[in-house]
Amino acid sequence: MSTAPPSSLDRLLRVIDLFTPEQAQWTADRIGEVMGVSRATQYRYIKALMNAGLLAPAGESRYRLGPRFVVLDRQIRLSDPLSHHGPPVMQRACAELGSAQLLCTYFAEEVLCIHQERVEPRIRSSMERGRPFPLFRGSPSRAILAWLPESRLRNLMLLHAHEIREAGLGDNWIDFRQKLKAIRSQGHYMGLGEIDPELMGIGVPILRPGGEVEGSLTTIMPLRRVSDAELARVIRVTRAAASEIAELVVSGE
Amino acid sequence: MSTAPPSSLDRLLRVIDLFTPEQAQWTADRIGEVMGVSRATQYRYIKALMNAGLLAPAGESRYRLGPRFVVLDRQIRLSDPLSHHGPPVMQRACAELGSAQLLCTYFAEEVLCIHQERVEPRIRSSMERGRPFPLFRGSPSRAILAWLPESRLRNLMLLHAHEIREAGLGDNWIDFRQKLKAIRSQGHYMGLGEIDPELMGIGVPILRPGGEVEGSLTTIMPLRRVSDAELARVIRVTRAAASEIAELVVSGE
DNA sequence: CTTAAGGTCTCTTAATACGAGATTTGCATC
DNA sequence: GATGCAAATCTCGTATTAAGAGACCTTAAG
Repeated sequence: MSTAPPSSLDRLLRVIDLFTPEQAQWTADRIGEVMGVSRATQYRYIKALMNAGLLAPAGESRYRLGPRFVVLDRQIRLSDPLSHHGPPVMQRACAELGSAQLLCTYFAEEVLCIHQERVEPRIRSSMERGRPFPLFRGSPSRAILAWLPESRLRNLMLLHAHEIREAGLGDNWIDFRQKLKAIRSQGHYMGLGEIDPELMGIGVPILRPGGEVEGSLTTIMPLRRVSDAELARVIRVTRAAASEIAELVVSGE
Repeated sequence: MSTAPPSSLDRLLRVIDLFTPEQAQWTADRIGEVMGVSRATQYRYIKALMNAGLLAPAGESRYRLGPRFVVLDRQIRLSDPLSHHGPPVMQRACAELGSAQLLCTYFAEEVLCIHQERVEPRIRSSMERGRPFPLFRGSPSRAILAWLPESRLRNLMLLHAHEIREAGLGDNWIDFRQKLKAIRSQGHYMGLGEIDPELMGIGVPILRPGGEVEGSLTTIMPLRRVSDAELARVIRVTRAAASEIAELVVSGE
């Protein structure tokens, strides 16, 4: 199975990849250099991306990501059922629990935070909307993983055996499946310090009537001893919120 | 001056335009149909955009905007100096004034809301980050417009004479320039119900040392009679916040 | 005026994006 | 497990066009 050479379309879009938090601005020449295209082409790409609003001039003949990303993130916020129905429910749940919550989705092989409610200063800006999570670590991800259909899981095992192993989710397919099944029969996943060493999370899936995972809802608390009764309460409230969100999503279709 | 025909790069990126709040999901065939390309090509485009994370499957063989927009909006939030330094300053200013504020930029011929502080339920979700504003209406826009360099303004007059007229900003270049000059010498712009009929806004520019506009900061209040003293206070605090943001932005470079 | 750098344009050619249609994949249903 | 269906991918020849080379504007600085 040989990989096809990147087309001009792919190359164009790969320009976007250059823009990272560490390197948020690029000159035209650097773009052309790194992409390995001629001056004429580098400007063709830049112009096309600017027309689409994906790139914007940043002064001093530099370029940065364009306003379209900001606008379309809002559009997604408005039209995506989860982003739309989640926050109000989470707001109530967080008020009841006195803690923070994360709403996440599984989106093209990665788990993404969609909304964070009740920002404590400590957590703020680390787990905001738009932050990607490792697929195999942390309550938000595992609460999704464990409910994915078998076919998807098999693919993941084939492609990411190493990461699955590193994350302690099993050395082989049987093992992996078994571990996820255990989570599934619990109905939730509790992770201790998996992402932030000072935090713990209780994640539950958001399920459609057919059993399909839409995403996960995770309650986050400072890592400490928690009484069984308190834990049970957190789980109960989180589950209730998740199924309320699921209902809203389904009924709003 | 004839316009060049759209290249395949342009066509590819124009697929993104199809996705609007009203029509947030598209089937592959509809995309091909509307774009006027063959089945093979429609899937080529879709695949390229999915690889880049700009499109994602939405179930039932439909597609929607991809996670990349969410991720990159966050990246912009983290790396754009205004988005980064604005919020903390605004938080303090809003606490002092007991009202809401908007932070906006001028970005490729449009004014965009970058951050909203102190969400009152009434305002919420109407003026969030990512919402574009009309260029010639409303305090946020005018507080930017009035400080743009003459060359830019002349271009705007040439391209948007009609909208400028409709917005009451003058029938001709002399008039337009004069009106903006009046705003500029005030140092702020007060708009009454220009965007939302129940709200008023006091907008001030965020200026770099050289006098270049970075954006605007607008304090928003319910539309009502306001005493001169109170108004003066709002203007003072808003201005102070704007120049504090400007300083932070400049010093952080 | 000259120089330099950012950005655009022209032209030719080699590369490749395109369409038509066959083929495979995924997923229900029997 | 076989069957049927639609979604998605692949194959291939050709016409289109994207790419490169280098000239040419444009703006700002010396």
